[in-house]
Amino acid sequence: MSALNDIPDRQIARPSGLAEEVYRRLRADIMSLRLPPDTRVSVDSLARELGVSQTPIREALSMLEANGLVSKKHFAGYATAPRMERAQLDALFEFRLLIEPHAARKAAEAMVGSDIALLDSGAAASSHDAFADIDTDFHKRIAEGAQNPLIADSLSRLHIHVHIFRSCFRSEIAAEAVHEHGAVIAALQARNGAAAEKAMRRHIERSYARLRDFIKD
Amino acid sequence: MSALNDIPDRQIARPSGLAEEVYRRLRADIMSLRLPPDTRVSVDSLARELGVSQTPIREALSMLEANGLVSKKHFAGYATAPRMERAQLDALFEFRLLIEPHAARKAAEAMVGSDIALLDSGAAASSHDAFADIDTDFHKRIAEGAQNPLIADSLSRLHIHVHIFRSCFRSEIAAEAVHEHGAVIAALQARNGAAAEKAMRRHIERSYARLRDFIKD
DNA sequence: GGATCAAATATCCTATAGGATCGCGGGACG
DNA sequence: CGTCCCGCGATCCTATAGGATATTTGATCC
Repeated sequence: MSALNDIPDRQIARPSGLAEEVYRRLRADIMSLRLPPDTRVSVDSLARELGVSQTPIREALSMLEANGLVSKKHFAGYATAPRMERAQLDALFEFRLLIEPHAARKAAEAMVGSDIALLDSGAAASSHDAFADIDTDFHKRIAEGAQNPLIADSLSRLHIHVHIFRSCFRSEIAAEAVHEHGAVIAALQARNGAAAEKAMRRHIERSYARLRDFIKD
Repeated sequence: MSALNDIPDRQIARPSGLAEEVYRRLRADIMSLRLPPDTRVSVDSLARELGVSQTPIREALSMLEANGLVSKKHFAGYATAPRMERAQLDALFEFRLLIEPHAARKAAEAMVGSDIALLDSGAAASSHDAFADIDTDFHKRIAEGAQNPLIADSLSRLHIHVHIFRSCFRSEIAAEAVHEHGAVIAALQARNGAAAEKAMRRHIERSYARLRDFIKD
């Protein structure tokens, strides 16, 4: 563990700097489409709007850039990443299919019962937005349940793009997705790794097919 | 395609800003161990050393932080990430084994012959450092040959950690690794996806075993 | 020699300012 | 009417400065 990042149990957690708060704000705005895809992001406007200087804005945007959520062009400034097109959607789901079924298998073996109990299939979601947030949480928890930070991190990075893509289309809650989530949860509860992997693969494949329909080639 | 990032054939590429140049410098220093793992990185010292103001330093460090190469603690500043320990090495190779064999299979189907011809097994490397650079290039090219930017990007992110880890130990050139690279290349040349996947899996597993020996539990 | 404390120094973080660049609108010209 | 040019305002990018915080150093005491 790095000497800079240790927060053992009894130490007092440090407050965040402004840059980190700006990062969180912008990330949330991107996810919720308050900052839509392919939109100019002005450093000066943001500084005025958030009531801070340009410095933390630029730092936050630098981090968002490294995460692929915004892009930067020298002397022209920043813009949010555009909505995924077909090739990117294909690439993303290829990637998910490599990782998430494996993560579900690992989670079936490693997750503690209290964490499994926190999984929510989204059955009680009252709106598309609520379902999208539950879906994000569902996949995040299982990725974390795989006990591999790289898996959790890489899925987190890409899931935000799924979230944004889906939000652009304001689809109805996918009753199928709720059903598929349920199958994954049942396999996890049964500690059946093979079944969890299979259920997650099926869910990802079906999710891919549903999202693909939004893009007309 | 985002309006900000288009560089169609006849447009003039933009120069980089200072922040990007600082990012490249620091990244190279981290990779070469000129900036060792778990080392404080002072914004003011760097600004003096590189002859620029603090602003591009902070922006570059923000990007490096988002990439996991440095960490930041509020009011205490930045430090390079520590050398991987056993759990992180395990996580990293689990991840590689999910991705790289698949990438090799894809590359066997998709890579053009001229790119395959550029693959270098490292047989002619004259030193450990030269071999490490060739190894990085080898894996990078195959990941790119898989034609999925997410795969290429995620492997690029993690490979730098392998590179740093290996550099810490200054091991001899692994003649075995050269041989394994050769098997991967042969399968790619033969356009045999299954063989490429198998050869890459074998290489990653053996590489893992070799690196694991450096960490005494 | 080790522990403690206070002062000095270095560094972190952010705000502000200024020069460079870009984009837009209006006017001139053919 | 369409095109070109120029000026102006907005924005980008970086340097600088100053207050806040952390680290180091030196003195004192046991």
